[in-house]
Amino acid sequence: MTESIERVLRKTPLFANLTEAEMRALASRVTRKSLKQGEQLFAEGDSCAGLFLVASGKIRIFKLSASGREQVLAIESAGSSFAELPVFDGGNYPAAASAWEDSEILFISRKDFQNFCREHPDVALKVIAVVGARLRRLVGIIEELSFTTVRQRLISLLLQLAEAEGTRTKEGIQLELKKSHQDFAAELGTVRELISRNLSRLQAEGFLEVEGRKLVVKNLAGLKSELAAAEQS
Amino acid sequence: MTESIERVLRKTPLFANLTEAEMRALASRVTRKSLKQGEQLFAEGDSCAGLFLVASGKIRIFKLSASGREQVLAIESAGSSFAELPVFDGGNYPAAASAWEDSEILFISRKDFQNFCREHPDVALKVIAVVGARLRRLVGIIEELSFTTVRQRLISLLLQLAEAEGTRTKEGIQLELKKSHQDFAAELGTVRELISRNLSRLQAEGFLEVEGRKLVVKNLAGLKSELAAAEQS
DNA sequence: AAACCCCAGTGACTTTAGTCACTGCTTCTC
DNA sequence: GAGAAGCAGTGACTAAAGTCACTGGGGTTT
Repeated sequence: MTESIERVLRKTPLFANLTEAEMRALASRVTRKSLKQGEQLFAEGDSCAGLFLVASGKIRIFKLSASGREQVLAIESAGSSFAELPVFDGGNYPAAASAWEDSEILFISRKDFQNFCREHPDVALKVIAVVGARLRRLVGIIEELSFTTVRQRLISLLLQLAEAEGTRTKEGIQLELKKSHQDFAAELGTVRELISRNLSRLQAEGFLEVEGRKLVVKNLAGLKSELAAAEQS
Repeated sequence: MTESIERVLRKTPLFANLTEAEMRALASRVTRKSLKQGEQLFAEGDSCAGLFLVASGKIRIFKLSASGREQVLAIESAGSSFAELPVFDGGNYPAAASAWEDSEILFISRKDFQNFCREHPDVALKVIAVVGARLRRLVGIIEELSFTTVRQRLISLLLQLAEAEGTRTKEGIQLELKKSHQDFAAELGTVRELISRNLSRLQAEGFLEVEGRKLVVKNLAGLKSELAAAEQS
């Protein structure tokens, strides 16, 4: 059990290069927790208890609007940490977190983590790197929300998925949507219906073949050039 | 001259509590630069030369779209630092920076700043705090872009301005817009025309009195309740 | 099998955002 | 003082986003 915790720590950039002894010391302070898909870990505004690491599965960080709409800020998978920030600045969580898949996570209390940082100043530099990456991603989201349409965002999400988990067949790149339209909408900052309609439209235009959650990208190059064309206008 | 540099350093959270000697050492490594309003400091994608501090004036950090639209990410004023991140992670600037007003800035090269951090580990903690605050602001921008309308964002900008620099008269809170509609549009992530129209509409609805760049908020409570009402829907 | 829930699709519509083109007002410059 | 440049206002329009209401298909539950 403890060995497995150490393996997770080693996969996590924040703690990747600690000595065996340090690792063991840290591992003894870590709590383990499992989450079922959809289960909420904390809500926006909750006061910060500590730092989380993802051992397996995926955790979704998101904002919830008063009217019930969601905007995903990040999806952290195994080896990622999250909620580093409130640990340092003492503020509340700026967004909510819930399990995107069944997940296992590790928890380090604020106090323990702060003490650890004090003894290991180079961890602070790692935190900066991690937070920096996060910041760049947020800037990317802002750019997308401000400059692009839902259609473009959907296309670029599909391209990502095709890249990451598509299987090449003779009809095109096949992939399975593992989530509901609702979930994709939250990722792109829009509503269910627009996902549905835009998928239909992309199919009508011959870029895709959609059947339920199975999806075949028939014209990858075409989709890419749709994005490129949009940049001009 | 050098004394003035030290005064700026002391106003900057990153370096606020250094000793006299440390301050002098750092000051000797700092370069000073003036910018006229509108002058560009660096562009998105430029490779990162170092860290900047604002001595006076205001610096605008923004994204530029392919079609020429701008989205402001932050406006940093005296005492703020910016571009800390690329200094650490070695990446390029994720956004562009230009002077929002005539400004004086200080510059510390990447190398000097890194060395300085190595000698003063507590500065790294300060960096985390500063970056954390920035991250929270970005999350706020995402929230606004994703959940609110231009009208709401404009109202909330006006309320901020009224709070910060409005003068109370018997007709309402008077304030002067120091920037063009274009500039406000960039702050809210929209276009010139929508600023113009929304201001007209707010005037027609009796919330404001607009005359050129002079503006009187006649119904502050009304504006506030417009925002609150929007949260419901 | 009936009742229920969740998800997807869609027609019809409203609202918001954005575009284009033009006017007119200042202010600056030569 | 004639032009040029920048800013603001607006009409007319298109397009994108979002809302509402309803249908129907699987599942699961009891």
